[in-house]
Amino acid sequence: MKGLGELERSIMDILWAENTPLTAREVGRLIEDRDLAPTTVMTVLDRLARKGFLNRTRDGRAWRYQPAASRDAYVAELMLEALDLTGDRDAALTRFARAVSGSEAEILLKALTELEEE
Amino acid sequence: MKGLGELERSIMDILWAENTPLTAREVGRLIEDRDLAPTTVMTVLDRLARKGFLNRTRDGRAWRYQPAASRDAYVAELMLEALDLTGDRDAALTRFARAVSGSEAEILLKALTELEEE
DNA sequence: CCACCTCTCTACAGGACGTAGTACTACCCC
DNA sequence: GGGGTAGTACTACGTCCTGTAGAGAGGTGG
Repeated sequence: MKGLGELERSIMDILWAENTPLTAREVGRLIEDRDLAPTTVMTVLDRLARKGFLNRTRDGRAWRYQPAASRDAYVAELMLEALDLTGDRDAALTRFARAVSGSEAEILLKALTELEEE
Repeated sequence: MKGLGELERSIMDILWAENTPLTAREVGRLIEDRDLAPTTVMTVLDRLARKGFLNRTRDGRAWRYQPAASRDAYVAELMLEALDLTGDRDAALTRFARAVSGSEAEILLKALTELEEE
């Protein structure tokens, strides 16, 4: 899957935050801090769509972009991918479990026990 | 932290597999599949050390390289890093918990409950 | 002294990413 | 209907990372 660049991530963040598909112009307006040319935003949106991170649909002449997956799904996938790098998944998972902070450990625990109950 | 390239990862894999520090020459001998120049191996080892993935100590004129952290620690860190990308850690964790397969869920669960008991 | 090992330094090509210009088309307002 | 505007597609360029490796320097063993 591969990670995203910084600008790519900023743009994904914007699209993940909005829950409605945006046009390049709208995205550009939401990135105020950086003074980017409109074409820059379009190029990045295009690349993101090409990489499968975004879906786009026509809206008149413009495209509307929308994340192909939720940010959580993306993050979870990244985590699984990291996990795949190890030869010993169990050891890595154990290590991970020890590394998450207390409150997060509880979240995990809760999700896992709910899983079992189903 | 950032991910590793393919050759970098192969070399880390070799060093993670051995539990003794190796010289560039030794690493080179262990990568048989690719026909790499010795300097290539040295360059990559050097970069890995510079990035903090390897520690090196002198052995006569040669350096001996050894992983700075275990593979599990590396993987766990990558997972935490992925987790940091989200705004909603809980949602991502829940999602992750649901995504791991059954036996792995148990490993996680075990590690987490052991944590609580301590 | 010579061959050789190992090191350090430097280099270069290819790909990803940030950034943007150009050229073309469709549309709206006056 | 003509010009500004918005939007698209295509192309481009610099930079950084990575894979790959050569050149040169300085010991080391025979």
